[in-house]
Amino acid sequence: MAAKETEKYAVPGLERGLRILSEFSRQTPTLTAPELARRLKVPRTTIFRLLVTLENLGFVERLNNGRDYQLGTAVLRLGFEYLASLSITELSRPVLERLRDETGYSSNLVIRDRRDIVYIQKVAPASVFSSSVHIGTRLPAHATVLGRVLLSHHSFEQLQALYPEEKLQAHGPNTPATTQDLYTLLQKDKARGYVMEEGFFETNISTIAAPVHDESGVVAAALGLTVPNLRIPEIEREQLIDKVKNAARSLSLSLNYSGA
Amino acid sequence: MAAKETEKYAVPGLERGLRILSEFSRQTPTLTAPELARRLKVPRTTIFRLLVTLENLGFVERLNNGRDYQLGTAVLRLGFEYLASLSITELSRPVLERLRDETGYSSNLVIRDRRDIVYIQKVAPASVFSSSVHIGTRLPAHATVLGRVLLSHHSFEQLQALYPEEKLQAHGPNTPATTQDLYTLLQKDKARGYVMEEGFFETNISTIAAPVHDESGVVAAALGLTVPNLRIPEIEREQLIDKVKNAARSLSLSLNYSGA
DNA sequence: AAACGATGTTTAATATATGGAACACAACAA
DNA sequence: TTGTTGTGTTCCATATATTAAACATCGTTT
Repeated sequence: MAAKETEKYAVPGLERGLRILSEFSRQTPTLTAPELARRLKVPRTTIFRLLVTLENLGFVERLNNGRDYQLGTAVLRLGFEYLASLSITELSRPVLERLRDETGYSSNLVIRDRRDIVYIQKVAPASVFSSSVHIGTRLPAHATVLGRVLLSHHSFEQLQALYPEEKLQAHGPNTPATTQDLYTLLQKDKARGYVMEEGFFETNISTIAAPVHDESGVVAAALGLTVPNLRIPEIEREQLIDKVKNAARSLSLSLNYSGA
Repeated sequence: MAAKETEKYAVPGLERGLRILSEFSRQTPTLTAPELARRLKVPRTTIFRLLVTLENLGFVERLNNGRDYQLGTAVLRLGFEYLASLSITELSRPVLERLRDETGYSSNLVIRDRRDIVYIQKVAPASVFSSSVHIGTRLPAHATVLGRVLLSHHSFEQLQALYPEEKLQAHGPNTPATTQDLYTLLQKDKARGYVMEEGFFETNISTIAAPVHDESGVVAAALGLTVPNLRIPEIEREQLIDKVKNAARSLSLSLNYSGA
């Protein structure tokens, strides 16, 4: 079975160490050694040794009391190096800046990581309100406009592999209920070539998004415009959609997408 | 020796795996297995196994040719979202705590608001004396060590815009008298990369401070160490300066400063 | 084409990382 | 006080991760 194949060359120390790092989150910014041992079901002693190693490398830091651990800055360095290694991150900036300047709205670029969308670039207008979205923010793909763009070219089989469960996690009244429903939605999205929803994920936030294709034709990212209104004024709508589609196309071209 | 102590509880698999991840950078976004073996001086076979593990977990991805590896989206899963959402105030705390623990002195972070410096973070050693400085405290930038750090990258024109008057307000005998004098001082401070003064603003208080740069390279804050003595013991001096500079550098890195 | 070195992958002997057991020391309760 | 529970740290037998060796492919060079 695949599981055994996967285990074949595994390095348990590495795997567990990375799982420790993944346990930290906004909800649990600090963790103790025994807590980690319980969560990961790994012996106390081993956790201790893993933490010593992680601390020496700067991936975790001990708080002053010596008991609580929190993430170290080495994690940030890795993350930023990853973002920098994606050429799309840099290439998108001028495109997003132009879109923002032309529309006056926040423009974002997101990629998909499993079932999440991850913001990798964001340019906001100089406004009073700072949104809760930063680079690195994650949101569920199936329940967001940007996620639908990223999933729109998936086959039903691919989608099922990603969402094997019966009922999809609901986020608001408009979330598709099942994988089948999601697929139906995505087919329309794909045919349309862009996605627009008013108050889809959060009410009071409307989004227009379009896919960015890379050299191989794959959907590499989704480019979106965030409009902080419940509805987009009728007059602007067509124009905004065009601008978003053009921005996405322009970015695709700089990624050597040959067009469809 | 410390080296052996450090190795005592090491988990080689984890250490090497994280080293692999850390080898990727803006300059070298892709690496091959043999290249990594050479760099880390680890046997080919071991690198192979580590890479298989990292790939299974999504921390590295093979490029289409199957030879080159690059960082994978999973690195953003290591709590990056959480860390990236923190402001400089929060990010500075562990850095300042460590500096305090290593030196036994008060460590502060200040930003500039026009002609004032403002304390935004402060960690003090458990001592009897509580200093008069709190978070929120304002002091004149031109007359303080921390202020000089914050102003050190200003051009003469910018400085003049901030201090248009003939004579600067004096605070003690060492305050620069004119904007020109201040600028001369700042040029030296900038070249040196840190500022140390003994009894500069208040007698009996000596300060060492270094600049914190943000992503765009701008001096975003000044990180300082407050020594409650008229003079800093000769023996400690070099060491303290290094520690302050390292703390400032570490915080700069957390802010995605790419280094100069 | 043949010979070579560099690399991807597998196997197996052995060096060593692992985790159970033990100790030290808290904090807290009775 | 004394006992108890949870924790930080150390030690050591052994299960297992590591790596040398071998094999399989590749791309180059002659």
